[in-house]
Amino acid sequence: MNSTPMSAPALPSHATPDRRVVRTRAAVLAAGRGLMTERGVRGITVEEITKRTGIAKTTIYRHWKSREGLVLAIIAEAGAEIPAPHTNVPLSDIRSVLTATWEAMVDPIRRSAFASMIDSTAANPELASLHREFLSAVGGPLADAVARAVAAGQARAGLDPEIGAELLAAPIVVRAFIRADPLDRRYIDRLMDEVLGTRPRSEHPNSVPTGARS
Amino acid sequence: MNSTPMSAPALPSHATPDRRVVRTRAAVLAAGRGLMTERGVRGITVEEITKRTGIAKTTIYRHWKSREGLVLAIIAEAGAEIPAPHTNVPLSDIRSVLTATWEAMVDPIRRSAFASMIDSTAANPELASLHREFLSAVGGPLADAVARAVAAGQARAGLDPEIGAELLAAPIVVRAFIRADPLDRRYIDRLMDEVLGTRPRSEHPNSVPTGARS
DNA sequence: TACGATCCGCTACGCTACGTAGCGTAGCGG
DNA sequence: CCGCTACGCTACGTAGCGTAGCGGATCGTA
Repeated sequence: MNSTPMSAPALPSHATPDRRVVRTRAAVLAAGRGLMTERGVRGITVEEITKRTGIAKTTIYRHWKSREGLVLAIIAEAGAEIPAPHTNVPLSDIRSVLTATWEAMVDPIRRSAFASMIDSTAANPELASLHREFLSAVGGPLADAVARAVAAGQARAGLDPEIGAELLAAPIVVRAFIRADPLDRRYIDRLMDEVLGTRPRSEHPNSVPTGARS
Repeated sequence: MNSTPMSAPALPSHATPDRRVVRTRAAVLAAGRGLMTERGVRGITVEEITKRTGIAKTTIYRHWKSREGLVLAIIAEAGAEIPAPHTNVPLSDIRSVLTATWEAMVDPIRRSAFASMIDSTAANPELASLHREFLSAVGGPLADAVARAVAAGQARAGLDPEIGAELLAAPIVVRAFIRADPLDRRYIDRLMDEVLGTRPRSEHPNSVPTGARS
């Protein structure tokens, strides 16, 4: 419940934060982010970070008690950077979130980052909260856009935004992240039609869009 | 296109396989499987396998050109062991596949194995075929059960088995694998009702079950 | 400005694990 | 029985994690 112990321990919460601490952490995280985009998650190395920042390895271990904690912090920070589109056209907001999600999941680097995040939470339940934060950073804007679509009458009334977001995200996550299928915009459109009820197809109330319908 | 080069190279396909080769590979894979269930994927170590089997490290590297290839082979083999229930009650077959999937995804060891498999295919597209095989080993029986349900009139007519399987699996994968939610049997039931049309809810044609419906 | 607390850099380790080279031997199939 | 192949062994080289201990630098504050 208190601040995530593995990724950012021990700031004496009452006092003014020491400048050196903030500087060091920022530098390490920045270098880590760079390494991640350059070489992927497995390229994030404590020793490489010391080379780039000039910050001693021992100092890094004074801030994160393991490499894994550091990596998680870097990923979480990157996840917080996800854009939350908010135009006055909710449907296109939804579409862009879904598209961005697909693209992220197919991109080897972010794909790998997400996979190792899941892996970390498997072995280390302590990190579950960080994981949840990351997920809601993505799911939140989507649910929000769904809510706006409902309010604007562009989705069927009575649709719970959370559920709608889950229904939209799940098939896409499976296709993009699990199966590594290439981006299929038509699939996204059909999925939106189906879940949001934009085009209610009375013939097949529960029918489901495919990328390649025969 | 030829046999997966990273995991099992160079069997001269025409000749009779050398007994020594079969024996060695089987022993290594068996030890690897044991290590995986005992210590998880990251516990699979070439050196530990040599200790357990007496097979030299160099020999192992003659069969798999990297640790990653070996790990993938072990995981793929484990995935092929998934049971495909086939009773005369298709709906309960479906339910047991979905339940088993959820349980597998929540179990730290298999969860981690699956995550690292996805991670491997991110960096190494060469392994995509192995990955696909693994997925169809799970998705196949599910689609089969859906098809039998349709044929038996226990699911709405016209439902494409492949699509039905995807619709059933996706939300469960998201809840179990991505979000690490604990097993929720009621959610599975409601999802089945919804997708298979067991209880067609005319009021909300596209409505979706929740674990916690208010 | 002075001072105590804290943070930081440095050197030097130990440890695990991957992956390779080279050589001699044992077991295989024909 | 013979040639070929697989195997075991020793010995390396490399990378990367994580720790110990010390002295110096820097911060916030009196």
